[in-house]
Amino acid sequence: MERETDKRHIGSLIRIVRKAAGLSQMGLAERVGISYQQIQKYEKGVSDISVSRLSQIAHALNIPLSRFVLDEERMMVSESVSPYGTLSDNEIELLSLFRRIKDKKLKDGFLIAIKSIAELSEKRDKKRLKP
Amino acid sequence: MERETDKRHIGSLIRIVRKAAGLSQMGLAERVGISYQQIQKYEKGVSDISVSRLSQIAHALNIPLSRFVLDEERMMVSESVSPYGTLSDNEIELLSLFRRIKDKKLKDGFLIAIKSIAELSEKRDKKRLKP
DNA sequence: CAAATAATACTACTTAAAGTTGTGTTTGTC
DNA sequence: GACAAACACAACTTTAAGTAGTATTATTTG
Repeated sequence: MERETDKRHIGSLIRIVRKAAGLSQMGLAERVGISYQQIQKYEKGVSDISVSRLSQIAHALNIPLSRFVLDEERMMVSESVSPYGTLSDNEIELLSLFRRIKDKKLKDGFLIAIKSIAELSEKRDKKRLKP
Repeated sequence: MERETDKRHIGSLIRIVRKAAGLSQMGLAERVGISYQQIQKYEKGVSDISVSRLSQIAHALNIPLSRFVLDEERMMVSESVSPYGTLSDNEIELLSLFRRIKDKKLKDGFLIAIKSIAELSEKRDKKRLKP
């Protein structure tokens, strides 16, 4: 049974969540209180992660510790439990960029803008279908 | 915040489950492949436990790894399990709008746009801090 | 109920790996 | 093309995981 918990999987999870939070390795490292090189080792799967450390990381990323473990356990089995399903690279980037904007008004304005664009592009798609 | 994941809690949990399984420290140690003194340290909360080790122990005790962690953070039900943290209303809307755009080029262009905006707004935030 | 033995506890030591520091590479901005 | 930020990789240092050895506390059982 080669199975056992794979550190590389947890590592890549850390990376994804970190990026989604719009944080650099250094940013996360600061919050946790260790060197960013160590974060790197976690993400690459070089270093083993202790539960307490993982807890600190989860804390710094504002997610429950169980997310790492649960995801680890089901490993591909029941995919996408959330209403949003799995996020693509595009969407992850979108989200992380959106989160970097601190100004509330700017955020709202942005939503209005994308709404218009979405509607417009939909209208165009329809036209193309039946001329 | 003195909180963080307490190793002593996980430790006592290990002990409870072990006893429930009718195993001695030595018995468990054998299954895991380490000395029983080390199991002792885990149970007493002396040593930190790595995620992979905890996974091995859970395996040896025939219980899911999540049992330790979930009990640890016993709180709200783990709703919305995606590796991206909890999404706010704003972000959900953003995502659903983004997904309505089918044109690949339009999507990419949009990302570029929001990137500029994010960077710009960050720069502005910095200026405001130290004029 | 003492002697044998299993099970757990505590201490001191060794060693593996967590964690750091330093430097190189890539990427993006002015 | 200079500059800075974010990341990658190596070599070195230090912490604590893991071991071994001994003492103490339950359980048997003859």
